Amino acid sequence: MTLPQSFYLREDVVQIGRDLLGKVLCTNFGGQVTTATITETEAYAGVDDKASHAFGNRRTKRTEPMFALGGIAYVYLCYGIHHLFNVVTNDAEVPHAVLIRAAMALEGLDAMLYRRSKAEEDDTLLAGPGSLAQALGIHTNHTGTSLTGTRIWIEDRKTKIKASQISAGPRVGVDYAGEDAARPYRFRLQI
DNA sequence: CGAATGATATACT
DNA sequence: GTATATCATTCGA
Repeated sequence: MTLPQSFYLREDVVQIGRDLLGKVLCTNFGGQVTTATITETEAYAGVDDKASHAFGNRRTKRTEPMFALGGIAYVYLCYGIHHLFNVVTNDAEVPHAVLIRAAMALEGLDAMLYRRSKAEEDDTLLAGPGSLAQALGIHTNHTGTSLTGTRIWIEDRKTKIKASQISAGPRVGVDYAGEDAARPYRFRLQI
């Protein structure tokens, strides 16, 4: 089943990040459906988090989707090359989000391989936020897309996750965020 | 290890 | 309006 909007409206963005592990991220663009099990996430706790674009209530045209009501996508082009896919959570005016960093391919493998210019599946297909978004066909013009609609959504397939399979750790690639970079907001699913 | 690459934020004229 | 620094990264040596 598709996760209801209420899933995204809970207050604890870190908990949502943890809950997203094992859920299935689905996209449907141009009739091509691709699905993948989420294996790595990072929480971005809004105004209190230097690593977030919305730190200090910095509100711009780009970050606007994060200030909207939870349950939509926030897609951002990083380093001019990579599309990063985030899930916006919490109430309106609260810029919390969860970055999806990695996943495991399920359906639509051919389309993912084509988008990534690969002949066969390998362990880099969905490794890293930029690669993941590219494989699923997510583009910056999908920012603001509802996650309860028909283009991008997340399903709960009742995959059982044991607590021992989840590991938390410091986030990566956000060294500029100073001490906030060390916060254990990164979650991985052990395979 | 280092270059690529472009939208965006910010500081100017 | 124009200029420039910066970036939640990846890929190829």
